Amino acid sequence: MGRQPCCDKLGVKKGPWTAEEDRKLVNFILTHGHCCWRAVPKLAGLRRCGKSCRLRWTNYLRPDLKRGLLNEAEEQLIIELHARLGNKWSKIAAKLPGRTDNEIKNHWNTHIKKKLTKMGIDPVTHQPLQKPPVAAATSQEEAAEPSSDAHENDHGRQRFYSGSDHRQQDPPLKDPALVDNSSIDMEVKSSVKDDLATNVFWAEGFVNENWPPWDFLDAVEGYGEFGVSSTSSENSSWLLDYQTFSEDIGFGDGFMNEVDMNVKD
DNA sequence: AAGTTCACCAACCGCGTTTTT
DNA sequence: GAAAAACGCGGTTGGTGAACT
Repeated sequence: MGRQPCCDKLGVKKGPWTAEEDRKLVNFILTHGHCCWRAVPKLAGLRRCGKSCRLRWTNYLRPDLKRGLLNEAEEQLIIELHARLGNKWSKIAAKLPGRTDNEIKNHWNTHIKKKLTKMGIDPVTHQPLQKPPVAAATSQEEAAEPSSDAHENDHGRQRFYSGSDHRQQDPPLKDPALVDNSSIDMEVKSSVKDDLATNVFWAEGFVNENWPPWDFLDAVEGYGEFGVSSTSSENSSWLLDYQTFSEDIGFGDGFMNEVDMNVKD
């Protein structure tokens, strides 16, 4: 005998999530955690399959998510990691606190790919693009070698690749999954720092005796290093997002006032 | 102003892996 | 150990708003 089915396919809702569904899912997970996703929709009173709930939570409702556009440092890190890991979006996302694999994948496909192509870099191989007509006549071995023309693009490349080509020239990494972030991380972390206030939002605004249901602060690697951000308007821009968000999912004004107090303190 | 195309992103689908019975 | 379902990941699609003609 195998497992029980996670949900009967009949009567399972699809398509965009409503604010009411979001509220139910958030309330349920805040109270109970997600022991197993198959049970979540039933217990939360949702007509969704567990898979859909998991996706909605991880990609949109999770408390440690950053919201808003990826900044330049994050973009650069994604490019570096993609050069090493390929389309391993979940592994790349693991190196970018608060970002989801889906978000990174979307950003890659809609922005970074084009950017690299425009710069004459193949977004798949991270090598300079070949010149089609003349280069096509050359052998594959030659094509694999960067041409002198291609090197003309290197000044642009170096901006993204820190001056070396990890795929072709560098010795294999000790552990590809454990990219040394020491240099690039500092910049990313500084940008992430302000968004850590979102954690405070959850940890202090949402917290109750059942929260956190799992040790999510530990799960968000390195977040504990940072304090609450300052009170500058720039740094509190996240608050506006969350204000809208909290209204969308029906948490109301009082809740956000409390968060605001926590940030200002 | 209306129609069309483009860009973005949330959500779905399918498949390989892991877990449970 | 085998079978079956859950889980997690990566690819793809479809809806929506913006930009363009």
